[in-house]
Order: sequence, then structure tokens, then C-alpha cells
Amino acid sequence: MSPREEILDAAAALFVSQGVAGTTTRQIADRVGIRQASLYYYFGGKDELLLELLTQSVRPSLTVAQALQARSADQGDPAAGLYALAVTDVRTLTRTPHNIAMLYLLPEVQGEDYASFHAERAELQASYGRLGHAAAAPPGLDGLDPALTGTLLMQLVESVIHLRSAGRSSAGYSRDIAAACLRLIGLNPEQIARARRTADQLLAEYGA
Amino acid sequence: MSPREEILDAAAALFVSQGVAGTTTRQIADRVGIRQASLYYYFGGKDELLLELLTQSVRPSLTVAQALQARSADQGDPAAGLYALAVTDVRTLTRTPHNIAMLYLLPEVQGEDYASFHAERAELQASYGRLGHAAAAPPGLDGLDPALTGTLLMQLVESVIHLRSAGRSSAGYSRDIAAACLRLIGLNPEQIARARRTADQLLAEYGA
DNA sequence: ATTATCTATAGATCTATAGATAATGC
DNA sequence: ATTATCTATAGATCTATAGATAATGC
Repeated sequence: MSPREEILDAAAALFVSQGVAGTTTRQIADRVGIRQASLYYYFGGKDELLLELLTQSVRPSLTVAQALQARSADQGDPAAGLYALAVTDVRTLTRTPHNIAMLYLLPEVQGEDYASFHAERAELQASYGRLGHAAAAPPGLDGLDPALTGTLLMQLVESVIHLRSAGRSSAGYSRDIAAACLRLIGLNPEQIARARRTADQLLAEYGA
Repeated sequence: MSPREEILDAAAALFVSQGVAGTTTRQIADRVGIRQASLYYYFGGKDELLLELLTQSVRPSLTVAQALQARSADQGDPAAGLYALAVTDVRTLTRTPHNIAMLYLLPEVQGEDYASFHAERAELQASYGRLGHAAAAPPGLDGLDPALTGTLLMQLVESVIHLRSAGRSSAGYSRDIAAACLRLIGLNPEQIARARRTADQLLAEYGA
């Protein structure tokens, strides 16, 4: 691991457990085994570290979302796409180092300094919303705000962030949560079972 | 408003926008219009303020949950109970001053200092879980961990925390979110419509 | 007497820069 | 020369206590 990566890793662990304002540059440096001042050779300060970590936390999910959205549009099976997205997203969130996905919950992140992160997150949410509406059993979500659908679906997937920080395994929940997403948009057990089978094939292609 | 309440209100606004570690006792005092040292006449420090605010944020929902759970057990209509709980909870979260419901997301709150808050929150989650399983369309949630059900339902309701901090109205979403809760546990549109009608009567009794 | 404030401050940090030193690569 | 570190520190806070003062209630 490069010094830069070591610093990011240490910052991640501390930010997640103490928040950004609650973490000092000295604590980060101590954890890495360097002097406090040496941090500034690699990063301009805590804000720069945080932005980097936020981007790391959303980028992989967004990439998967865009691939799956294109793919499932081709095949005309948005329910399978949504199921597959939820499954991989839950797995990603479960495995990400130090549960960094929770960093977006910190109050600091509301600021405009993190606009690029917010933009990527908004895109991911829009993907969830589009897939959700495309897959919904008519007339399931007719009156529902598409933005709300995206919010609710992502929220469901991101339950694993809380499960994980509460110390619960959460690894085995990916299918349960994906199924809950499909129920949320009004699909019945039969439709869900079908979507799951198709999604499993999709996922197998990507080697997940 | 008593001085104590004024301090709590100022702390709430600052904690929500800057976090606890990011807020100084001086900022709180300035907002109230007193000297920094005078805070300590009312509170032992930031931790004490935070615990008080956390309790304020969960207590009302828990009270409603317990009342509705008893009531809907009598009447044998847990779906209506869940719908009513979700609706009132969303409304409570929407109206609570300074969106204090988001405070539980702060990393500081993980510590054991806040055990009493965690206990109340766990009870609320258990209520959601019990209502959800009791109301589920068989064999909807057979294999599902009851604790997971509670987590997912609460997570859905608490979406309004994020909607609100993103500046979206969120007031009108209470019925949409309550309906989403019922879909999540596998109810069909007809069952949901019936639960909503019963819940509306329940809610009218409490004058909501 | 008690309650509610204030002034003053000790003691402990915390961030970020300046400038020195060592190691590496040309 | 460049890269990677270190030591030292200025300047700015921040928390929480000590002790003074004013206002209130008996």
C-alpha cells in the first residue's frame, strides 16, 4: 500500500468512528506511523481526504448501476436489472473497507465543497428511480414521484450501512433486501422469483 | 422558552448542521445570547445536550408505536396499525424542530454513553418488526429475519430525514411512504387500500 | 440564601507553515 | 535536483473551572 493509500485507510477508519471534526490530523498520522506534518505532503487537509473517500464510496456502485441499466434496457427486463443492482450494491457496501459508505451521513458533507460527490450520488439515485418505475407492476407506482422511488430504494439498500455499523453480519442479506426492493415497487412473489432467476444469470456473467 | 430550552434549541440547530464535534460551546452560547461559561450552569457539556436531544427525537414515536400496537392487536388489524404508525412517524419527523431525528446518525452516538437512547430506539424498531410480520401477507415474509424487517421498515420511514435535509418538502409523502411500507411486506393494492381506510379512522380518533 | 449570570483564565490542543535533513534518481 | 520525511512552532482555539457580581425570594 502506498503512503497515500495508507493515509486514506487510516482516515477512513477514524472518520467512520469519530466523524471528521472529531478526528485530528495527529490521530491519522499516528495510525499510519508518520508525523502529523507529513500528512500535508500528500493531502491539503481533512476535507481533501474526505472528498477522496466519498468518491471511492459511490463510484463502484454508480459504475455497476450504469452497466446494468444499459443491459436491462436492452433485454427489456428492468426488474431483473433492479434486483441485480441491489444485490451487487449490498455486497459492495458490505465489503467496502471501514464501512466508508456511511461517510455521506456526516453533517460536513452537506457543504458545496462536495458537489462532485453529490452529483454522482444523485445519478445513482436516478438510476434506482428509473429502474424502479420501469419495473413496477402497473398501475403500481402511477402517482409516485420518481425521485421518491429512487430515494426509497436506495434507502432500503443502504440499510446495510446501519446493520454493519451495529455489528450485524449483513453479508447474507443481499437477496432479502433485493427482494424487498421489488416488493416495494409492487411486484408479486412470482414476478420476483422470475426476476431473481434472470438477475442471477446477469450477475454470473460479471462473475459476482 | 426557558433558558434550558433555548440552549437545547440552539444546540440542536448547530449539531444538525455541523455535528457535535464540529460545534463549540461558544457557538451554542452565542446563538442563545449568553456567555460560553454560562452553559455549564445548565448542562455538563455537549454530551449531555446530545443525549437530551436524542431522547426528544425518539420518545414521541415510541409512545405512538406502543399505543398503536396495543390498539391494533385488540382489533386484529396489524396492517392498519403499521400504516398509521408510519404516517404519524413521518409527520413527526417532518415537523420536529431542526430535523433532530438525524442526530442518531452522528458517529459520536455509537458510544455506550447513549445506551438509554439506543434502548428506546431498539424498542421502536421491534414494534415495526412485530407489526410488519403480523401484517404480512402469508407466506410473504416466512424466511425473513424479524429484526431485518424492523430495520427495513424504519429505514423507509426515516427517508424523510434525508428528504428534509436535502430541502425537499416531504410533508406530503406520509401516505406514499406508509403505502410503500405495506408493499414492502407483500400486501397487494386492495389490502393496502383497506388498511388505509381503517388507519384513517384510527388516526382521526387521536386527532391527527 | 439561592439562583443566574458574568469575567478571567489555566491547560490542553489543533492546524498548517517554515525550514532542515536525509534519501533517491539522474 | 527531486522526493519524502522530520523538528519546531506561531497563532488560534476550546473546554471547564474559579471566583465575582447582581438579582430574586424568603
